[in-house]
Amino acid sequence: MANIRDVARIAGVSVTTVSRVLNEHPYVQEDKRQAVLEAIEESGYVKNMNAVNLSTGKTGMIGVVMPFTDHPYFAGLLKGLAEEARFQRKKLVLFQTDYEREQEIAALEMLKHKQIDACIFCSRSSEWRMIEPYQTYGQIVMCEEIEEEVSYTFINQYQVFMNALNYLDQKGYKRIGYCIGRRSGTNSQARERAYMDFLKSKHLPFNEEWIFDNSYHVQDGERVLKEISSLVQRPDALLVTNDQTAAGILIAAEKMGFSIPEDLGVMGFDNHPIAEMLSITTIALPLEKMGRNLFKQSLQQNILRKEVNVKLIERKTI
Amino acid sequence: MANIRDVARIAGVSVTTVSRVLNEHPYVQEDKRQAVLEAIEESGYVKNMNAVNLSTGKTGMIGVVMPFTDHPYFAGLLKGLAEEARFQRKKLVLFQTDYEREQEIAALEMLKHKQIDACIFCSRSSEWRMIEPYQTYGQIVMCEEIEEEVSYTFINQYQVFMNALNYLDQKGYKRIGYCIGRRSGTNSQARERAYMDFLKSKHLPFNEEWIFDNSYHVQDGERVLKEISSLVQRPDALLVTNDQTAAGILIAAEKMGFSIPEDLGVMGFDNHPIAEMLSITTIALPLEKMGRNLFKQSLQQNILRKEVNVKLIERKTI
DNA sequence: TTGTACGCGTTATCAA
DNA sequence: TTGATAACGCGTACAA
Repeated sequence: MANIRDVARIAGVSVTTVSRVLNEHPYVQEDKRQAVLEAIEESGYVKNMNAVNLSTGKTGMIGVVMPFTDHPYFAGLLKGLAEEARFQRKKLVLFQTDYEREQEIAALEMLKHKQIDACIFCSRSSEWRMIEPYQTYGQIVMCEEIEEEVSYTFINQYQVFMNALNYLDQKGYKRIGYCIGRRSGTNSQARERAYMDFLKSKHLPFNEEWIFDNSYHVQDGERVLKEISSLVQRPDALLVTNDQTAAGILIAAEKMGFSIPEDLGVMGFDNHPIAEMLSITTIALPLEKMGRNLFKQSLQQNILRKEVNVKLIERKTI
Repeated sequence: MANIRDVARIAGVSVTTVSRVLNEHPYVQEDKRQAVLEAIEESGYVKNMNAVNLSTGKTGMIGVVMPFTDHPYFAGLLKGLAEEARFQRKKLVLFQTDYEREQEIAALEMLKHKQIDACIFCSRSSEWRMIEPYQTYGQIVMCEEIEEEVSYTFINQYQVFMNALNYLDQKGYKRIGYCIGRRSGTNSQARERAYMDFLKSKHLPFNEEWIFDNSYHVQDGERVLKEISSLVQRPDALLVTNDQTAAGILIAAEKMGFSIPEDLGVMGFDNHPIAEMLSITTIALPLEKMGRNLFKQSLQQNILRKEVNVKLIERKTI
């Protein structure tokens, strides 16, 4: 397979000149340029990007870490990330981790080994102290509000959750619970703090049975509603941190004879199309915009923080 | 940043010996081995994979091309692909194409430039003649039955569709239509052929209005049902090539006062959890298994073809 | 405007 | 069992 030297020989010029033509640098005479182009054609020359990467110390690839891709929240982020990557002529290396630390570290190791130029964490299991040492190898970007020297794009989960709780309170709900993906994680904990503070401010009792974790998909909504129906003391409203689960609750409610919002108020998150179909009151998150911003941050040298805003969309489940 | 030569110098051995230790090759005395390990520790040496890639001509990264990831069909494939990639200690580079040829070519160009070792097409817009020339640069694997010299994993779409049509016929449906993602594409065309052949064998008329393309998501189901309700001559059953759209049809039917299966029989595809929740009769596709197999094929030198089987799951929408 | 020569960091070959 | 050295292929000072 022909390399740059072969091309240079055929064209009767130096490798520098070939390199100049290849990279559209100035200072190449038109006739030589043509000769190089012909030599490339003739030899079937193909650039070996590994050599370029070795020489330049960069690969043009950005790592993206997320637990799943088959969930609207992450799919939305990914869409924005992919759009911006394309715009910037960069490539994405996807690390679908299922929240396994080992996989997250694998991404960071690729950063260390110069296989990716930067790494974007859309969510994580690893503690920050595991991630932090890798910052010397390249830009690391987070999708959460975190008190560390790192770039991130975030939603003020505490405030959003608090606002949502107050909205439910204002609508007259007295026994509010919530569904969440996992209890751990910065975002989840901010929500839990908001929930606790809300309860305290309203002098309401905390009821562990009204928190439903592992809620990601439609089928989880069914599970949640079954659990609720078996409760002596039931919540009268639920903050559901994704529309899929909210939709599942509505579908299950139909089957189980619950009426929404009379028996149970439901507020979703994401504003996924299914929320519109089922008229679910929800909080719209600008996921694609976040994805694009995360990507931009991964290309910046300096540390930047960006908050994005959400929007309450009132429909019929509250 | 320390390189292999620095390590060699510190340890007082040659680079070859360091390389041996690094790659766990035999023929290294334990004391030298220890010296190397210490030198690595001391110098903070990190392997530069770009140099390895240049030297070996491989990167251990496999490209995956798919139009979207936020669709259960592709998410299912991706899950299997990611599992096997992990098992084989390879990395996935994701190309989310939105069915744009330009993006598909970008993946192939990375193959050409040795940035990925192989490329897996889960679906495509590009014609085969655009893809074929890239086979010289690495293994290309398709997820469709195609009459070319290439490895693929496939579902016999013609047969599956035909069986489904006959099942509907046997259940007494007389005016069968179908929903599909796009009309083009090998898989879609095989289905269309089956549909045409079925109509012919039953001496049924073809009705263009009973084919609904652009059906991917729940909201498409609502659109389809609205279109149907505006039809003078309505289908009495629909083969819906993904459960999302089927679910959308059911949800819309509820709102619009259609009764399923009485007014409209619905058969989904995929056996996604939502199909179980809504009791949708569907055809289960072994997506993860397909994904794993696609990945395995991408690592094989020789051309292999693998058919996978589907399973009809009878529930309540037929 | 062009060319020489070296650096990038590793693996592989072959002789010792 | 070890080491010297040649690839691998490109970018780029620096010299001309």
